[in-house]
Amino acid sequence: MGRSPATRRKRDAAAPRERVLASALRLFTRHGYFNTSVHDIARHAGVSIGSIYHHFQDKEDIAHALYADLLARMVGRIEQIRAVHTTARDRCRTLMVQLFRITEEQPEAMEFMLYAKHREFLPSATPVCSSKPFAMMREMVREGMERGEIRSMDPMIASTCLFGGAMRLITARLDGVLREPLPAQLEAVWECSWRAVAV
Amino acid sequence: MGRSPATRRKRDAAAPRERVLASALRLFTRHGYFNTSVHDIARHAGVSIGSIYHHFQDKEDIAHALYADLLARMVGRIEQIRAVHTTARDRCRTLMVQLFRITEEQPEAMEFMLYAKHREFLPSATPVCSSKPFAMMREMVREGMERGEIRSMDPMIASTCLFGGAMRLITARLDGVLREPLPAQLEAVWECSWRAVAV
DNA sequence: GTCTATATCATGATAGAC
DNA sequence: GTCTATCATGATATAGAC
Repeated sequence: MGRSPATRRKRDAAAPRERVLASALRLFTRHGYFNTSVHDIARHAGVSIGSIYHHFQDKEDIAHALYADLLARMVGRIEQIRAVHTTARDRCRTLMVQLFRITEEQPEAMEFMLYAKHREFLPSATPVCSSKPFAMMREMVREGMERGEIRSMDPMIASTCLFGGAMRLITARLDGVLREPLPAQLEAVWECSWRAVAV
Repeated sequence: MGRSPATRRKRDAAAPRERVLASALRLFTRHGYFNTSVHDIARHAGVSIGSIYHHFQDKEDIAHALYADLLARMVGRIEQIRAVHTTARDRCRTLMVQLFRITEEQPEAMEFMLYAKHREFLPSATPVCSSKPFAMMREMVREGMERGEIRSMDPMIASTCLFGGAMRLITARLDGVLREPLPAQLEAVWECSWRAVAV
């Protein structure tokens, strides 16, 4: 019986595809997409150029797969939050908590999702702001208006104002401008954010 | 008597240096820094490669000069606002008005200043968030706290929350996600933003 | 499926005439 | 100061053995 992917993963730490994506995430965020060559990725991942081009169509395809993976994981998290919490306040606050935590624990993932100029190297990609996670955030806010928790206004404006402060703080943290970890700032930020849109 | 720069500017529309910077701004924001070659800039500006390398040290130097010019112009605007208005509320509101207007009238300038990943091609550049304009915004907010207009908290948090919504909306507009011009949204955004931090 | 070796091409930057 | 012509480098992507 041949080695299944699962068996292989146990032996070699990870399948080539995953190793490549992990290396790409690190190198793209550290040095930028255009400052990272496919050779760099191959070396860092410990695989050959040939293997990379067997698993991926081209360099752009690596970035695309990475982006899709990260967004899908984010969508899963938001669905989870929707399932557990019922009020818009609880949902949005929990999301902010998680965004802050992810920024601390997986800054590279956050940076690539949020802060990369995808249009420069992913012509096909939708801008982040109109991606699914952001659409789900807007939907949460819209429901909050129907429930009477949030003032009535354009949901786009409301969700931007509700999460804008947190988002800018996340980019500041990723830029190294903020020294303290984000979770320590949560109460202050949430207080401001909720005041902005609450009835 | 030889042609002075001023005379020349009148004849040829603009000096080579300015033509290059204008072309670079357009091409960098349209296609990205790394998707724009020096040849592209030369062609677009109607000057030769040799001329570009006479006026600028290298490609990075073009981006650097552009960035410095735009930031300096922005600093001038903020100083002007500080001179004309006295309360934090008036100052911040006027700044938001201007940010929205600049986004509509000079979207490329706004995009390059705010939304470009400068660290990818300007290793020496400070992150935008810690650049002078942002520092001046924080200072405005801090003074607002002393005057009792703004709740007492970390000025970094306050200014991020106050301008975060507007900033995110600007990036959404630059991404083409927002169809309506920003000034039409001003009242709604300002209402949210000021509530976030006001006493 | 993985590897090495290589083809092809575009780019940043320079040389040197005018 | 401006130009044309050219160099040198390093990138993406492919070919083909194993």
